Amino acid sequence: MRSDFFKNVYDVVRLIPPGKVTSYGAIARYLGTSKSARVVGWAMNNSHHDQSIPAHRVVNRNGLLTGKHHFHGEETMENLLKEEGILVKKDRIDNFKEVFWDPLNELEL
DNA sequence: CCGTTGACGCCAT
DNA sequence: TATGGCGCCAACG
Repeated sequence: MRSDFFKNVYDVVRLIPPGKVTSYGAIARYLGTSKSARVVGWAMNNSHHDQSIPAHRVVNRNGLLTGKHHFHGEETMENLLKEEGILVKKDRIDNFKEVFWDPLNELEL
């Protein structure tokens, strides 16, 4: 098996459309393990080996860029998001509600 | 085998 | 609104 969970996480993240973001918790909930949001974060940490995974589009439930320090540079995540039209204000997504993409509402629709 | 840590989230105070 | 505690699960020493 080897963590189908991780595989599913990567799959969902890859489905996030440009200009949109989601949260670790939303992904966890979509996969049926709402209490394992931390594991989603761990999965992302191990996703560095795959360039096709837009990890910058995944933030915490407050729209805070908690994973910015794991990127190449301190501003990388922030810049990538801004490139897609997402407003970042002090490590936080200002228009979070507008750019939020919930797999529960978008994929199961 | 056990204790700690962590890109999280919910609840109580 | 801000803080702290707890649960959850995988990885590491």
